[in-house]
Amino acid sequence: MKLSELFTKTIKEAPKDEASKNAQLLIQAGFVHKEMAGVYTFLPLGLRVIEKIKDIIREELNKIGACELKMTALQQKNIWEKTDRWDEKKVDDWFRTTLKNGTELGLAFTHEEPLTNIMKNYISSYKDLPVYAYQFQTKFRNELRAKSGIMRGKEFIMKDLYDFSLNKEEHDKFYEKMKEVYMKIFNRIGIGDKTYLTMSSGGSFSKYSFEFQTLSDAGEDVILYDEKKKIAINKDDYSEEIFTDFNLKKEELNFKEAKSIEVGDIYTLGEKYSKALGLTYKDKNGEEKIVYMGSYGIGIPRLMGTVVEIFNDEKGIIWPESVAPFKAHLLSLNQNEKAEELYKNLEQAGIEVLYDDREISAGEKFADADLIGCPLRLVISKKTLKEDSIELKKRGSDDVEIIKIKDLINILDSR
RNA sequence: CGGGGUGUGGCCUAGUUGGCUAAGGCGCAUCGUUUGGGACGAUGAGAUCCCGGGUUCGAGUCCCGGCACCCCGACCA
Repeated sequence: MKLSELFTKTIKEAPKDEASKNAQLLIQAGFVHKEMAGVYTFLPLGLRVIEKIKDIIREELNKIGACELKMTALQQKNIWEKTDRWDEKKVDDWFRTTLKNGTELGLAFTHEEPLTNIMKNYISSYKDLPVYAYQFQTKFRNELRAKSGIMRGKEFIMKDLYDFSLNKEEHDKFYEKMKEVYMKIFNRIGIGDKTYLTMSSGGSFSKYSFEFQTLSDAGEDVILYDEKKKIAINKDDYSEEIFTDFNLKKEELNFKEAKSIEVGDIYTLGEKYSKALGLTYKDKNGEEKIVYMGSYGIGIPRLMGTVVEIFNDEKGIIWPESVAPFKAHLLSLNQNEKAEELYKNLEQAGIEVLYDDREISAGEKFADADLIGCPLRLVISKKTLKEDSIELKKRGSDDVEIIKIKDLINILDSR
């Protein structure tokens, strides 16, 4: 993409109505636009990051046999009444609306009920199970207070996966597998070493559940974690009982306490929704059984915000390559003819490059490249062209390499 | 939802006990100089001072009501 064609611009000063680092940097660099408190538009650069994150998740989920679908945000009241989650006293963060004829609708804050209801059409035999279905969908949550920039919005994209299993055993196996898949995802996104599988209370359906917590001062949670053993407990749920229940020896653990961001969670739902909505199957003996469920969530913008919180410096964002909007940022210092040619060659070679072809000063180009934060910076100038070369610098490092243009594509491919 | 704070061109800010045509920086436009770390000079465009009401000869400034945004807390399938 050429910067001259990108309509967004960077701004020098952080907007005054944002206190969190992630929103400040993302707005300054032109990745997001704030519509209102807790509601953000993803601009072209931001959308690219969102899509990168989604692709990683999609790849890992497809590998374990999950199927992607996309449900609706508009929800009928009657489905939610069946599980007693329509009542505002039970779930107070509904956004509601009405049809012209007065019918009440809700804007989904989660999708257990409608998906369970859909599955009634397709699950009737043990042969139909298990089913693993997921989507990337907008959730609406009427939070009393938005905070933490893009990390806790009133409207946000969530990856939510649901497992429909024969029984608890089959669900448990999948649940364990998902723990690994989630860690794989967080590793690929670059935050794995700071992310802990964290024990917490199970919400309404089971005694315990697990969260994935990423260490960061920007977090809203506090966890106790053992760095070496990679074991963590949410401070809110810390109890003597938890040690017994998980068969842990307290004296063998070396806990530190730190703030953290909940980047994912996995829940056992059991039969709660399937029972309420009548999702059953016939087993081998023709007996009717209730489907056993679990749900697995990752907030995509929150994950993006977490990456920004962790990877930045005084100059801007430092994207891990896996989620960077572009692999390389090409700056032309008054050498647009050569730069254009190089840009085309890089694109043809399948290298994602953001090309700064604007007629502005070198300083501004450098500053923008640092702020936007692509992993590799390529500079082409009179100086480098004298040696048929280009300058290559990694964002976040001070080392500069001079590379022959003819070798560039091979070198970029190998990094 | 409780407490605290803020609201002035696209962005960041100044604006005194109420007083003249609302000021500066960034950004934008034009011209010239500059050209590897947000360059410089000149000229110019751009503002229902959050909204509504009130007090006053006169309101960005004071009073009342509302809205939005930020922070702390509570809340967070």
